[in-house]
Amino acid sequence: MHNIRVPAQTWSIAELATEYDVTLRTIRFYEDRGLLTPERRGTVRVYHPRDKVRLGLILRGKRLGFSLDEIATIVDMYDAEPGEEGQLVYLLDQITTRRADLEQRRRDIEETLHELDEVEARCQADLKNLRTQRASS
Amino acid sequence: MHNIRVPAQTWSIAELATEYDVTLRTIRFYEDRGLLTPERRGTVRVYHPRDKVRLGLILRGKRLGFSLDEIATIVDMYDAEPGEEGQLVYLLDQITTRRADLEQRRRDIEETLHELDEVEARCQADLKNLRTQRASS
DNA sequence: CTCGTGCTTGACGCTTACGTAAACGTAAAG
DNA sequence: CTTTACGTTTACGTAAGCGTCAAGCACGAG
Repeated sequence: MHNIRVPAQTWSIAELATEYDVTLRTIRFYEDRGLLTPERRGTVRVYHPRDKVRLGLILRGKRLGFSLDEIATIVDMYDAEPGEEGQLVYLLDQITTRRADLEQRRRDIEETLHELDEVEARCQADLKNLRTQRASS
Repeated sequence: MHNIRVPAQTWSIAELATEYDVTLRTIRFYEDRGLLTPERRGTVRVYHPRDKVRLGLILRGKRLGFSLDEIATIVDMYDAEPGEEGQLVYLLDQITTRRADLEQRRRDIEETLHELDEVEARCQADLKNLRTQRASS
């Protein structure tokens, strides 16, 4: 194994905010809610790769319309320690629930996309009508 | 054409609430926000098929995590009158925007589902380890 | 007439997810 | 030393999406 030296980069709160296009307030709020736990150097927050990944996951969860509470359970699944059997079984159950939820959403999206296609077709037709009528006047 | 007599059914607010599993308050709230416009017989609300369909669309929008404002623009697209050219062009633009949004969501969902698969696999493996260890003790 | 059932309109309350100051610390640059 | 940039906490404000009374009408059954 090569064991390449990764510099183990860190980020300031402002850097993360810029990169993900959120406000500092938002990032601190997520910390308040226990979703992020950056290192502290004195009073200053220092974000490690783990924190950055978590922020990414949180924001994706938001785009999907999950509440922060739901996001918390999801994100925590990602870096859960192996733990004991009860924990694992619970986790597997959560996964099943989440998956069902997401699949419902996917169906909703498919339906909506199809209906948008129809509405668009109708619009295009109406538009064409308008223009041919105008041309023949 | 057969021109089958459709009874043009109507519903009470409670019937709709039961069918879609929402509260009366919710339905009235949507009306307040201009999302529903039931007929009034005296003071009583009477819901026609159109209203019922709209409620269905609203709730699907909610499942998708859209705000009521966004849902309003979507739902209004469905029964928009042909209208004039400017309107149609605007509508087509809205459709494009909505579609982009939904496709982003779909990608987010796919990613999340895949990652859930991985987390699940890890869990299953951990569980297996635990059990074989226990068996060999 | 009275009761119960279902509907109505306010109006206040609550949670979520932040926005928006206010007031202060720290550290490098001019 | 002062300014500037960047960070901090505390705390009140707000918009969305309802929940939850309160108070009242309408109507059929008993």
